[in-house]
Amino acid sequence: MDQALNDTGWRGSQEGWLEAAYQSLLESGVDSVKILPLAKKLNLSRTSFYWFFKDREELLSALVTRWREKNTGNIIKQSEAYAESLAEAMLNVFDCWLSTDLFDARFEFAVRSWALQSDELLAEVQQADQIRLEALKRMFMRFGLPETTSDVRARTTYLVQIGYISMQSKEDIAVRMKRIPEYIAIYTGEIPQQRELDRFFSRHGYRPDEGNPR
Amino acid sequence: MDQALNDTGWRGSQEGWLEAAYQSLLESGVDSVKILPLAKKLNLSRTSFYWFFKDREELLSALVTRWREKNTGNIIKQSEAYAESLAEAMLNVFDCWLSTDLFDARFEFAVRSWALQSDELLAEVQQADQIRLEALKRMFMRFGLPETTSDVRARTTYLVQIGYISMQSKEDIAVRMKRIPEYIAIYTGEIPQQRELDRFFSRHGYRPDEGNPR
DNA sequence: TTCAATATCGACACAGATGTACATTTTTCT
DNA sequence: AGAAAAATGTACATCTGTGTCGATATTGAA
Repeated sequence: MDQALNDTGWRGSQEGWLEAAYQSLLESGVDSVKILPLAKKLNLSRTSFYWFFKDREELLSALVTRWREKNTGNIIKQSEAYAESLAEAMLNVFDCWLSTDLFDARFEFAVRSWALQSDELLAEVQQADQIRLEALKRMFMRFGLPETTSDVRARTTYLVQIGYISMQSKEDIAVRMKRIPEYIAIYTGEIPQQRELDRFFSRHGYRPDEGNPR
Repeated sequence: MDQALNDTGWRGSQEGWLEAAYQSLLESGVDSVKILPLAKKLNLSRTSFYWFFKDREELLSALVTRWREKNTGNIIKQSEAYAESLAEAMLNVFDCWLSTDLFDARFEFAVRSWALQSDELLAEVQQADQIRLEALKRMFMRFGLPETTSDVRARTTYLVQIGYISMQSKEDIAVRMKRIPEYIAIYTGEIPQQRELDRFFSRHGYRPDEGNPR
């Protein structure tokens, strides 16, 4: 039986092991990220792993780095994006919750669960939380809300999302989209303009009412 | 060296092993719940575990039962408690978030993390979520809010809390108390009465301004 | 006090995971 | 084609965990 080769001409690679580790982490948590099972999945000998990584620790570190680089940054970017109203600004942040490219929710949850057994990682996660919360708070303040209000609203926005992730629910995009205007109203105290919603829906390929695409 | 004896006159017991398992689950997640380490902690021979439990599986099931019995029920009870206003009703629910007797947040998080590696448990957790969300939704509807609004507000209330748990933050009660009125305002759209807040603070042994007790 | 139920312990067999040493194969470059 | 580099594989030593068996100790009650 032939092996799927990558562009280097070899079967394994640092990226290959890391990707397999990532999949396993998302599906079953850190403790499932073991070299032996990964080797089986990759159809490689267990020990050839050590050509790419010093040991299991190094693989896990690489996973954390991947998480940090992907999920930290986009929330900040979206919270700082141009918007004419607070509601529109909020919709920019919501892009993160609906696009895997901007924010990987399953990865986020797996990392948070992992943090339960590693104080070092817990500290990192908490630092990320703080940075993200501060960015959201600044967004509210930019639109003139007082500090305490901004703080609590930032928390609400962020925590609802973290909570949602933690429910691991697999809802239809349409179901989630229907709730968006209400969420915006609660978080911002403003009713979003129809054109703002339309712009939002359109960038996520969603058309209200119709039988939806993909 | 003598052993701490329980009331049966023996060193070990079903409860003893379960309690140790519970502690370990909370501190480091399911994968830390192993018989050998627990035995060490209890200063007992590993094998005497099997006198109380058939195997590790049975111990884990007992943990799930404990979780189900503790954390499911009180949210419903609090959401149905008597209240003159929606804000007061919300404060009743908030009792859960502040009292370990009503809702064990660390336990909740540990179980949710565990659900990542067990589809069976995931189904249970999701069922619990649904039941809790429905109870909260009924509460909003009791005060006359329309269905969709009630649904989204119930979600906001619940998800913020799940999100908070998931942050594993260890904040001072005083810090959390300061945010309460704002949260109530966001969730309910009503400003809570001072006397409602006072009643709430008092039942949690908190006095605003003063250097606080315990 | 003696007996049975309850609990504890040590020895054994086994499974799965880690990491090292070294031999072997495959690819790439000259 | 030949040599070096890159990747893979086999064998071994070790560690941590599970569960069973049978011997032993402890307790409470007859």
